[in-house]
Amino acid sequence: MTGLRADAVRNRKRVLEAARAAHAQSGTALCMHEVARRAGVGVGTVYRHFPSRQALIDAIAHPFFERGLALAHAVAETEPQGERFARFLRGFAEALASHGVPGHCMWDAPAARPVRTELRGLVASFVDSGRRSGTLRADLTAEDAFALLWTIAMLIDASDGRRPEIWRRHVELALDGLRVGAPARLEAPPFALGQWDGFVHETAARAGSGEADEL
Amino acid sequence: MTGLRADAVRNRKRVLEAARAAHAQSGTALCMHEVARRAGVGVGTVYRHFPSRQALIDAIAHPFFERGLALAHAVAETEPQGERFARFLRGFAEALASHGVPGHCMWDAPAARPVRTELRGLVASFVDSGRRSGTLRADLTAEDAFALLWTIAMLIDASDGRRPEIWRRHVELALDGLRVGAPARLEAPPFALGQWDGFVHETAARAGSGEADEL
DNA sequence: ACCGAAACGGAGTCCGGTTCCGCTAAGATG
DNA sequence: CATCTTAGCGGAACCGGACTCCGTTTCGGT
Repeated sequence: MTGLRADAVRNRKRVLEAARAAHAQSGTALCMHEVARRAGVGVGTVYRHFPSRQALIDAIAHPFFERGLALAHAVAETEPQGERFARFLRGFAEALASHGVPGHCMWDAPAARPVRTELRGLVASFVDSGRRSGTLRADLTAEDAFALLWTIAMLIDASDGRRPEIWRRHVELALDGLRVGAPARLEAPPFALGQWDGFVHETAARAGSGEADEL
Repeated sequence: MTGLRADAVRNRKRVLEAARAAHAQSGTALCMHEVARRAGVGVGTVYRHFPSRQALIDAIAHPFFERGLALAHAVAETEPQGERFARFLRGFAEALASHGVPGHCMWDAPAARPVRTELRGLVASFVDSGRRSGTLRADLTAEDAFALLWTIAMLIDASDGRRPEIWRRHVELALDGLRVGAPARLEAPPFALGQWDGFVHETAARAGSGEADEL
């Protein structure tokens, strides 16, 4: 008894499916009319189920939130205390990269707030475990860890599938830096300087003539 | 001899001024009609001087790029080899935070490419100096450093003026982690857990923010 | 079969970026 | 100063996309 009529349920599913497809193509720039067309419904229907574009995107991102939480719980239950934060961070990064959800949804969306809250609690516990077991530096806070999580999500977003070495190295470097004692040596980087351009995608936006005026 | 007519010069300045004001209020969401109105000119005039919204934003951000470069050069000339990267990173972060430019302009804008290139060269030299003088870990690459610069810019953007402690700690933590040997102890954090929500601003309901990320 | 309510669809509104083109006036020339 | 050329101006118009409104359709209970 969802209270929804049969056709409503069907349409909702179709819309979500269409939205996922559109999202795969255009990312968060997906167009509502386009989604409606793909789903074979009117725009009005799309809006009845998802009151705004953002809500629709949130809905698409939702499975990823679930996955993140599941990961955190798994880590909390099975990983050794000292390694929890590291394992979680790596797993989260990989999940984010493979799921293709814009990580910023996770932080932007009001809808994701409960998830964030729960996640924060878990991350805090990881940090705590790590500190207590002496693997993480004693002055690390849950807030610091969360900020790191955020920046890494952004970096992965921006990389958009290209050159995962960059964010993987970033993750390892960061984890290493939070560890107590001498850092492990990372293997030699498999790329040379000068490849940054094009990593973070330019907004294209043609034009950009080298305007050079001041004040 | 700019080749520009006197009124054109005047209008260009007015537009830029209006754009700065608008930007201060609405950030990169500034509206072209609004800018034109404030400047007391027609939209057409705005577009003659800045062929697109992005170009206008680039123009606003330009002084910041200059500032970043100037900082980098100053650091390169006056700071001790081992401290260059750290000093630059801190200075850059503070400049970004105080200037109010969305840091992502720096990476998005095609117009900023020359700046990025030069900056990358300088950062590479800082990393190099640091490694050679034994303060930075030997396996750190310029690419890593640039990625860090990027993530910190994003973090500062997202903070939008609130709670600078968060990104300041992040900077110190990161720098500490890149250093050779045991990390220094950071002073106790001046805030408690649970303050993350609201730090990264939620995109709220608002609508077509038209972000540029994808899948 | 009938009816009320839930859903639907899509034309219409609003908004904001960008374009187009007829008009204005800067400034060069005589 | 009068005249002409044309850079530069203004803003109506266009366009695409989010979101709304409301008359119509369909579900599902009786």
